[in-house]
Amino acid sequence: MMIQNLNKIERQRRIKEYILRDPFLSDKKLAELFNFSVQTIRLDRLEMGIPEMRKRIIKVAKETSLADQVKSLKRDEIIGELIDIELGKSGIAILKTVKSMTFNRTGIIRSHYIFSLADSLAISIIDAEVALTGIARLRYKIPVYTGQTLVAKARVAQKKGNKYLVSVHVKSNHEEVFTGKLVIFSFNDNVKKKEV
Amino acid sequence: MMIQNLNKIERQRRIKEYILRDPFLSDKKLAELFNFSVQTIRLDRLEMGIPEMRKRIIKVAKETSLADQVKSLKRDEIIGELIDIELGKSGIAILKTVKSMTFNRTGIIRSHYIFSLADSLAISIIDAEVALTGIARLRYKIPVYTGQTLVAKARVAQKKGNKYLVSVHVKSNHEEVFTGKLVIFSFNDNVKKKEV
DNA sequence: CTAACAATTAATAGTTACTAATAATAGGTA
DNA sequence: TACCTATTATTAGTAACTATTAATTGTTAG
Repeated sequence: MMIQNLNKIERQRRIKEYILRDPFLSDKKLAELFNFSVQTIRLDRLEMGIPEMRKRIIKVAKETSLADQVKSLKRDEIIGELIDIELGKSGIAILKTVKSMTFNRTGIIRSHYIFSLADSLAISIIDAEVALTGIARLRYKIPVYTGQTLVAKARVAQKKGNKYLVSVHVKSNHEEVFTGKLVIFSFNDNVKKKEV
Repeated sequence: MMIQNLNKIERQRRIKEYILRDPFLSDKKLAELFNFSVQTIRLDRLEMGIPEMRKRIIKVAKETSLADQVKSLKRDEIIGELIDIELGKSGIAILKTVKSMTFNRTGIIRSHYIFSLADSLAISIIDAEVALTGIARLRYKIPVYTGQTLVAKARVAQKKGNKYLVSVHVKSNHEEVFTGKLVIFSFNDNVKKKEV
């Protein structure tokens, strides 16, 4: 009896694991997998309080419908869209701001989204395998609200060896909302060798 | 017959719409909604090649299981996890870096993720309704690679009226990878009145 | 006017994946 | 031996279907 009990507990633990990994498993399939009768599987599910397959699927489906809205932006949506670029010289990128970029109540776009736009653009225009931001000076001039479209212009102001000074200006409706000066270092595929 | 045909086409169009908006609608519920028999709804579905409710739910569930992996980070993952905070004074946040935060080949974390961590933390510790970053000076000291866990510490270094100077230090394995000085302005719910 | 046709509804049998309840069986234990 | 646990089987009932055949209603063309 002790031995059987152990087997039972172990089986239930594994059933739970299996279902967690694949909620689409029916009792029949589980019964085949574990070589026990469907009834035993059902009893196990009941004892563990695991709902039937159809309800599990519905749960997954509903979660993801919701998650879709909550979950945040794709990379492109964070860093904006490159619309013009002259490697080593200048570039322009656009970012349409959306609600999920804001502070909850105010509707003001969080500063790091604007930085992401500026920084990504600055790095994009560097003509090298790898470009890393070293130093940055940022100035947020006026708040940006949801729905506003941001236009970022970046220009290489100076270059000394592998050190670039890039200035970025972000405007919304021809009004400057942000400026930044970034020092960016370029490398040609040697940095990545560093230990992880 | 022409009139019925129109009705039929129109009904099918609407059924399609309803199902698209809510894949959890059974034939029975649709029948009640449209005041037609279940059989009619079934015929409509067949003619339009729309699968039964259970299969639609499975499809949604599977899509989302996949999307879960592909779709990018939750907001929390971008800004890290707040683990300690003393309002108006200091705070600590942690960010586990993952592959999707890197430049494709190098495995180096993109700078704006580190800024996001620092900036969000700095704003979090300001004791006010609304806090906006005004000026920032950032220094990226050594590259961060996927998998490294970042610990950010922020401290209010100075306060003059609604103007805060916050310094943030980000470390990985006790090694400083980033420092930043942020000037943040606090407001008490008057900024949000600005026109959108 | 009626046969034909479309649209709709009804009826029937079968499927999957269950719930819920009861009963039967095997094996160990006190 | 009587009891208990674990397992399996059986039966009745459910939701949400598929697939098929048949009946009903209304219109319309010849």
